[in-house]
Amino acid sequence: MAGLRDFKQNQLLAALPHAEFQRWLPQLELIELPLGLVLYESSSEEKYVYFPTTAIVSLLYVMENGDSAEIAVVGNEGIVGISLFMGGNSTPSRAVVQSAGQGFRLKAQTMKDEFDRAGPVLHLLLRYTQALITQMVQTAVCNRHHSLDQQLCRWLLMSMDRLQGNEITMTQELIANMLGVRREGVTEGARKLQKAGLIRYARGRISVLDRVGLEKRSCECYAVVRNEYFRLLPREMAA
Amino acid sequence: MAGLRDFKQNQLLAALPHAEFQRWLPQLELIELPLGLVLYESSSEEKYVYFPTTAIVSLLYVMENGDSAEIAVVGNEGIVGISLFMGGNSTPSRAVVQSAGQGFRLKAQTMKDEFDRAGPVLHLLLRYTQALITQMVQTAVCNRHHSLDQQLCRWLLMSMDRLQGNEITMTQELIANMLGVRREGVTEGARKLQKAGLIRYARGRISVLDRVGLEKRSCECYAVVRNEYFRLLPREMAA
DNA sequence: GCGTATTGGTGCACTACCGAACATACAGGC
DNA sequence: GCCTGTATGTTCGGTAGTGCACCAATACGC
Repeated sequence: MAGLRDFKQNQLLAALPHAEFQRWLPQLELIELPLGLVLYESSSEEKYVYFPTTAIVSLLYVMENGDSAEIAVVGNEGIVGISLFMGGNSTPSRAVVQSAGQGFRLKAQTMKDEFDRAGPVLHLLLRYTQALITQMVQTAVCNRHHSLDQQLCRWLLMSMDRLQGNEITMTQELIANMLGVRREGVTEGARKLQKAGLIRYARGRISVLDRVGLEKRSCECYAVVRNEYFRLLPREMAA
Repeated sequence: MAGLRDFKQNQLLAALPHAEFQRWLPQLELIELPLGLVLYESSSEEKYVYFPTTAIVSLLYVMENGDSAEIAVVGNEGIVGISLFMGGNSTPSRAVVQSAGQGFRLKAQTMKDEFDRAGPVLHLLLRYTQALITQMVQTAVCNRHHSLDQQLCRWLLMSMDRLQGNEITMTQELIANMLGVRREGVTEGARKLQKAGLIRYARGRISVLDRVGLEKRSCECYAVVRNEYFRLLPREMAA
């Protein structure tokens, strides 16, 4: 059985007013989110919303030819499945667990009912959605203008923000899929970062040694997104 | 004085239930939207929301070094200023008139009050916002994976969907700014399209001769976005 | 402790796009 | 009809990233 501390690990759940939180509590199911689990598929109806606690979920668009691109990342600061309350019930993208962990889920209908009460929950969720939009926008900008090296730094930082500790379990191949680039490009970028003493990695395990150094090498996109999350959401992101 | 037909040119206004529409009517101001007018600036508070009728507005992100990238386009199918009801009151992007025309505006507070009634207007606006999100996501994907030529086709098609007639008044230089690429690249792409008989252009005036041909040369992004707008919004987009 | 699958490293030819410089051509004011 | 500014065309060297092929090193199952 999940304890109060577990729930509060997700910052949206933690920010719920007392009354709402009490009402949700019995409906929230703690679940395991193993690497690679697909929470929802492109254009198929979403049955649950998810509140990651220790897991990280990627929103990906998968093209007709199979190539993919990460659109945004959701960790313990957010919720997966905004289309349920936005009204579409689905999106043309896929949600995949990028870093294994846990989270809570809530039935779609329960979520909709809560949203339709039009209380503080509605405003909280919409402000989160605006932050998420900023992340998506910045992904677009970054894809247009910034180098693979810069994007790699941004990606590592965003993952770090959503994990405890300074270690990321992720192969270069998977990172390449997320960024929508060649694996060799990631290898090359990672090699440079290791040489510069910013990270250390081996066989799917990356340790960040110098966070500030990564921020310096990253493009402005990271900071822009981070600042918007701070501005729009009630608590700071776990850093 | 604006007549009923003018209001109904914007599809969100046209989709309002009778009661809402009557309430909004006296508050809606018809305004001219000349090319280049900045409706709101990055991170500054938005004072109005805008409902374009014949104008097209670009949402742009402008980088620290001055380079820019178009994030989305809003025409008579939509509304400019979603951050007002999403709760942030501003975004890190800029809204600029990309094609001159007219539109209506509504004071920020009026918009918020209407939204907070939590009636059908709220759901309409959120569904529109989800469609806009799809456009942003697809911009990110397109920036990552598709060629300049494909993006140019997509851009022309999206502009056409929001204009009456088959002529676009826009220099290659401006298109390049929107797409975040070099002017020469646009020249090259446009030359190919002209050679193929799909468009004709001269000094800031582009005529689309073969819409279907453009769709064939465009990437899947155009269709994905278009289908989502159809799915999520009450009326079809003016095509 | 051995073999096999996974992960990461490297080289190479190729392409799309960039940045800059410069050439042309048309439009509109006078 | 000339002049000037704006719009478009062309070239050239440079670079970042691709696709492919292959190798090297480590982890893990047996």
